[in-house]
Amino acid sequence: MFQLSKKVEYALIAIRHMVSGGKGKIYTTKEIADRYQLPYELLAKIMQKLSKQGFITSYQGVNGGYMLVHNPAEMKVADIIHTIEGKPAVTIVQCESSSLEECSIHTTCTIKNPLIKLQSNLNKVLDELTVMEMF
Amino acid sequence: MFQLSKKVEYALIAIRHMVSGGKGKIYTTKEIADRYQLPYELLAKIMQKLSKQGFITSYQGVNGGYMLVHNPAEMKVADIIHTIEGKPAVTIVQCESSSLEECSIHTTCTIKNPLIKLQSNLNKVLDELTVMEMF
DNA sequence: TGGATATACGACTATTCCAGTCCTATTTCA
DNA sequence: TGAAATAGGACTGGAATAGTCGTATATCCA
Repeated sequence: MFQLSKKVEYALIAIRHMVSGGKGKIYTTKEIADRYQLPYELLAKIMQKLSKQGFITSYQGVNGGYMLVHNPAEMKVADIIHTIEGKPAVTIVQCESSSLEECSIHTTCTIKNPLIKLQSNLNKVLDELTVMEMF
Repeated sequence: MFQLSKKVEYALIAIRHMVSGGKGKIYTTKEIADRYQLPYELLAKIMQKLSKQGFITSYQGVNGGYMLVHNPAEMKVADIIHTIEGKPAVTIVQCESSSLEECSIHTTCTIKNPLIKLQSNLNKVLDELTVMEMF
């Protein structure tokens, strides 16, 4: 139920790798995929997303790769999840996401409002965890 | 990523319904399914699981149904999830579950240990939430 | 005692999501 | 100009989820 997807795992592994190697260094996707035996194409897409979102900067062409932008303490795991998954890390109730109309049982659903508190509690835990803590 | 399954949603709706109606009353699956427009057969299986686990007691035959056993404050949402899903609510890292051998990248995986703490934090949040809080 | 109503439960189907792959384009350097 | 890198869309296979179907069993009561 509450489990990280492979994509997020790979993203965390990659970022952690880049952090541990120093901030000014450029890393290629291939290098990281080889090092941790991750599927190259999948990792490539993950790196693209991280880059688009500004966690890392990309350099194309020969000798290109990715470079870390932020300090570990500035990268929240919640934001990384959001970036990779394309939606907030925690959306506890399925009908929560959007307008009430989209939930077929919204008129009779009794659990939505009470669970909002759970959602915010989970969010708090994820917001407090930065890449810094992963060492 | 962190979202309740339909089954768990239905379980919570059903339990909340039974709580709000009083403890000594018997409710049928059909009654609850109709009230909240939930698929009957699916809800039936959920009720069976809740019954097997002792959250509710079942009465077969005519005039049968289910009756609440515990007080709202005694029912942890985490336990309900575990019952319905058949596994702990939080298993944050996929390779975490069992012996290290089963994780293909365990020798190089750098994120597992740091995330154990996240797991316990999430567990704490879920353990503190009882059905009582859902009102 | 038989029919109606309820739970019990296994098997099956459909759909959605996830992980991974494939292919092509673009950028950059030497 | 060719090699090495990112960029990104399209596709596939498999697993998990949601939902359905069929049958057995228990119980009540007319």
